[in-house]
Parts: sequence; structure tokens; C-alpha cells
Amino acid sequence: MGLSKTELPTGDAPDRWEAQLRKGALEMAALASLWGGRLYGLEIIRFLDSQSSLALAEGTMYPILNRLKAEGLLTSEWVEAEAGHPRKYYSLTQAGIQRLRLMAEAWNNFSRGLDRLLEPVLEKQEAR
Amino acid sequence: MGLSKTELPTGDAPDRWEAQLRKGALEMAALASLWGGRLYGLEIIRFLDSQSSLALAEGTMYPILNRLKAEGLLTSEWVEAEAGHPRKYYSLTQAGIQRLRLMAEAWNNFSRGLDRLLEPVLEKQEAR
DNA sequence: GCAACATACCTCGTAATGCAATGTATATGG
DNA sequence: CCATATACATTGCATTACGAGGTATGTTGC
Repeated sequence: MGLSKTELPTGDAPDRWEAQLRKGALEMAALASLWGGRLYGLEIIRFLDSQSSLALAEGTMYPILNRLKAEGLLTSEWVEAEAGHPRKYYSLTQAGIQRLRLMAEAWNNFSRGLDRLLEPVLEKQEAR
Repeated sequence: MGLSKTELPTGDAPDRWEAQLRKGALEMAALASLWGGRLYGLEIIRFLDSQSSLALAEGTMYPILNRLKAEGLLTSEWVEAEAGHPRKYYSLTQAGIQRLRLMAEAWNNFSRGLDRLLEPVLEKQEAR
């Protein structure tokens, strides 16, 4: 029947999370960095760099933060610093918390899937 | 001095593998699917779908296979099928094997990093 | 006061990439 | 010979990562 071509029964739009993850992994990381409380932009970058060796450029992070805020997953507030430029602190909203949980679960599926796939590759790295 | 802007000391170009992984994850999966021996295009898609719940569209896979072949990581050969259209079987080259190993290690770093980040998120999913 | 510097946020342009849609080739069955 | 099934391939669009460049604010040295 009609259904011919490019369609594994992936499920349409609602939760193509597995697909969104290959992308959204960075958004997920940004959300996750705020789990312990509010951080400001550069701080998020430094946090991810040190905690998970995810090195993101500012030109990557700021657009992500804006997107997440536009989606209502984050809020932001300006805070004066003792010195220098004021800082924009980001916090998770309730929606952000829920979304992060969903993404984290999807991430586990995705990454366990790949791990399974790579298992043979990393096995006994000698005879070959 | 000059070094002001967008530069965490990421290491320049040679092996921004962590960066390449967020992308290249799909290329890695394609390579990994061939670890056990040659497969043809659609077969790779089905294999990934079943073994790791990675649902890739044909329009995604064929370009990837072409890229990998152009890089010398794969070879391909036409094989007549008993029925229908002939199949193009892909196999890993030595270079492909080595690259896959590198990617697999980088993947482990990357994914362990994210796992660490998400640990608190998935903890004790009740009181909240 | 005013450079020079440091910190912080923001944005534009480009290249890459995932994918739906669409097309072609080959064979089988009614 | 037309509909169907399998398989490979390409084009166009939307999204994205990120380098480069820019603006804002405050400090320190002269």
C-alpha cells in the first residue's frame, strides 16, 4: 500500500526524541548543567568543559540558551557582579525539569544502544 | 592579549573528536554495523534499527555510506540478489577498522561525560 | 581622565548534516 | 503489462555548530 518509501515506523513527530538527541545532546547538557542551581552563561560553558569534557563555544551556547528560554524551559535574570559586566543567570523551570528527565531517559536508550553496538569493537584489543 | 574571544583551549583541528562525535555518531554506527561482516544498504538500516533502536532514513544512510567510502573507510561491491534489485555490499577497510576503534574510544569519553552529568537528574525519581 | 585589559553577553555568515520527498533500476506475480 | 516489492540514489529544505567579530561594564595603571 501507499506507505512505500522512506518510513521506518518511527512515530511521527511527538517523540522523535531518539532523533532529536543526536542533535539536542547539547541542549540536554545545557539543561543538565543547571540541575544544581542557577548558573550564568560563561559559567555553564566552563562547567560543561570541566565536568564532562564538553567544550562548547560561546557562539554555540548563547543561541542554545535563547532557544531553551524561548521554549519556556529556562528563565533568566540579570545579576550585578562585584566586578565587570553583569551576568545573566539561567534556571530550570518546571517544564525544563520535566523535559530534562525525558531527554535523560532517551539518552540512556540511545547511548546504551550504541554501547551495545560498539561492544565487539572494543573487545580484547590485541589479536588483529 | 589577542587570544580574547571564542577559545577554550580545545586543541585546534587535528582531533576534535569529541566535537565530531556529536555529529559523527551516525557514521560511527554505520561503521560499527559492519564489524561482523559485509552488509548492504537497507540491511545496515535494519540492523541499526533492531540492534540499537537507531532509526535512520535512507536519505540519511546513503550519503553517509558514500562519504565513508570516499574517505577510504569502506569498500563496496555489487552482488546479484536471487530476486529483485542487485545489492551493494559494504565492508570495512583496515583504515575503517582503525578509525572505528578511535571513534569508539572517543564515544566512551563523551558518553561517560554526559552520563556523569545526568546522574543527578535520574536519581531517585520520586520526591519532587 | 583615559588607555588597556578583563569579563560577559550577543549575532552574523558559512558549512555541514539529517531527512522527507522523489526518482530510477530490477525482478516477480496476477 | 501493470502493480508490487526491493534496493539504491539525489535533491532541496530546515536546522545547527561555531568562528569571527561586536557591544557593554568595570578595574587598574599612568
